[in-house]
Amino acid sequence: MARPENAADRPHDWASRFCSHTGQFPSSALSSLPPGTSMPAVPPDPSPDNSPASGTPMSGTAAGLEKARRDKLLKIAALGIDPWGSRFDGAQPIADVRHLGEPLRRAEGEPAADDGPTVRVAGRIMLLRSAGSLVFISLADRAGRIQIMLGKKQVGPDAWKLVDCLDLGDLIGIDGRLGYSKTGEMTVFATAITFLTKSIETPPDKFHGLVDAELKQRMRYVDLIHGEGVRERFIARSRIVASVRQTLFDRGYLEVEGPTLQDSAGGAAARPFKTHHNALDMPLVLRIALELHLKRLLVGGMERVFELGRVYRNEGVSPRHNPEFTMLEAYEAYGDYATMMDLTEAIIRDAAKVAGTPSTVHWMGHAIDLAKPFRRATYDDLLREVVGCDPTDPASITTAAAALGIDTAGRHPDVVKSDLFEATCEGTLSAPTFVIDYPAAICPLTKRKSGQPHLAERFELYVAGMELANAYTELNDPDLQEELFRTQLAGLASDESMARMDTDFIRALRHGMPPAGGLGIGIDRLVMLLTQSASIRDVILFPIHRPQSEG
RNA sequence: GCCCCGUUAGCUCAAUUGGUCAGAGCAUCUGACUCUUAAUCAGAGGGUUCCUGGUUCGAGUCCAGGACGGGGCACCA
Repeated sequence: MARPENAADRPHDWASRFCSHTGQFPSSALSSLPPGTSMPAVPPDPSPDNSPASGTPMSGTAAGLEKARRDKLLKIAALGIDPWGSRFDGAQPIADVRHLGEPLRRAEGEPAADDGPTVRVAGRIMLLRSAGSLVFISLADRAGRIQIMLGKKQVGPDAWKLVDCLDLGDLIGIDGRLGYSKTGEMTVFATAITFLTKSIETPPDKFHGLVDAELKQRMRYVDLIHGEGVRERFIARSRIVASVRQTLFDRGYLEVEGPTLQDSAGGAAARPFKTHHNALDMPLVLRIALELHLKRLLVGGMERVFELGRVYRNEGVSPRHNPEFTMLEAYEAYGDYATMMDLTEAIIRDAAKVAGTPSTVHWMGHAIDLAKPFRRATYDDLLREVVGCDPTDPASITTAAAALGIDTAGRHPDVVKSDLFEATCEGTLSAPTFVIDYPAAICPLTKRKSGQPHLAERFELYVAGMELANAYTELNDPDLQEELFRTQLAGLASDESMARMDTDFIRALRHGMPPAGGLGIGIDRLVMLLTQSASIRDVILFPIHRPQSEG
């Protein structure tokens, strides 16, 4: 959609009401914008409601802060400039401009140099220092910051009226010569300024930014502007997600999208969110896992598929849990869980590279070496090592569990064993560790180990005591799968079990699902690790919150 | 759902045992300044101390209930 060439095409906007096409002073030779119509020789008196005198009783209140900015907005409009700006072509990324300026570097004490190449930049005013008829601005765009110098003589009296109306947080475009100030700071010496958008809200403390975790999350837009490393963290997240996709594409995987609205939430043990479809008048639940539909696609001949998307679990929030989170699941025909261990390591290593993660990550009090091959240890070996019990003897497990106050009465021995493992072993798994060969009874979707039907070919990857990935050799025997769906484990409530009958899934298996490895990775937790973030809410742009109370 | 902790100006933070304690910096406004760097200097204004009650001569401070957040537990293979 092209920008309107004539202000008359935009009868309702600010510029058309003030007889100018652009907000730029002066009409720079560099400008890619059409030349403006004649500017009023003397702009109308720029103060509809003249600036308050010293001591006006609201100059520091929230309303007073806003009024000061709105007064400047009206002054800008009175200058014939649209305070909400318009298309601005040809701005160079500030990071590129800085690169351009490096060879011109001058030491502090040398005379200022303002004769470098001509550049055009656009961004937000982060700092603004006025020294009378000279203003220094720190301008930030998506990937960098650079100092701008605006001089009254250099830009001319008309543009200077606009400079008087600038506030922290405003968006402007600058044309100028690249050079260095007297103190050796790389600087764009402005020859023209284009006003792009007024900011009506007061920015946070310019040194500390937002500190309050609640404000940072509710007003992420402010946190992204002012928070130290915040934008970089979410850029890293974007790159990690792209890298995960690329690693899978490189191995011949197809990305697919399964249904998020389902009539039964399968594939994991979690309570779903419930909703309702009006036209069909049917209850629906939001998905809690991607698994069962991706396996249907294995049956359909999509031999390597993955989905990277949101799942929803109606459970508590914690520094490691958000009710909606991003999950990767990948399935590879003719592979098994060992195949998926190799894939998991590749995904994490590739992602660490693009995220700029150091090879040794210091996170949550652990020093984690991501470069060396991840340890592989069996579930039973870890129990023997950490607890000192005999994992093959139910009596020994029960005794050890009871000693820790774990409820054992009437519960399946494998469920007790699972509780014991969580209570004792998980926290010890600091270095990346594939825990392999789980008790079969707690793995209703997993193939049993050949000749050892009490063990399931499953692994979970733990890093810093936190579960990061979960994978199995997929169960493809439809009769056994149906039986496991029917079996309710003793001691588990129905909504705590993942054994939920799905007859269509059984029918799919009856058509023949290839032997396969399947993998799930919690993307948010992976981003936490790779960006060394302590809370999942630091890597989710808009984590869940209760509504903000009124007044 | 349970336990502990927190909430003071737009933002970041002070305020002794309940007693001139409503304070600072940034931001805002006025003035000075053509090389500043969280600019500086001079001046001014800005408060429902989260809310509702209670105790007290007196509450930001103590008590009860509520709201929101942080941490832990439960939940979550």
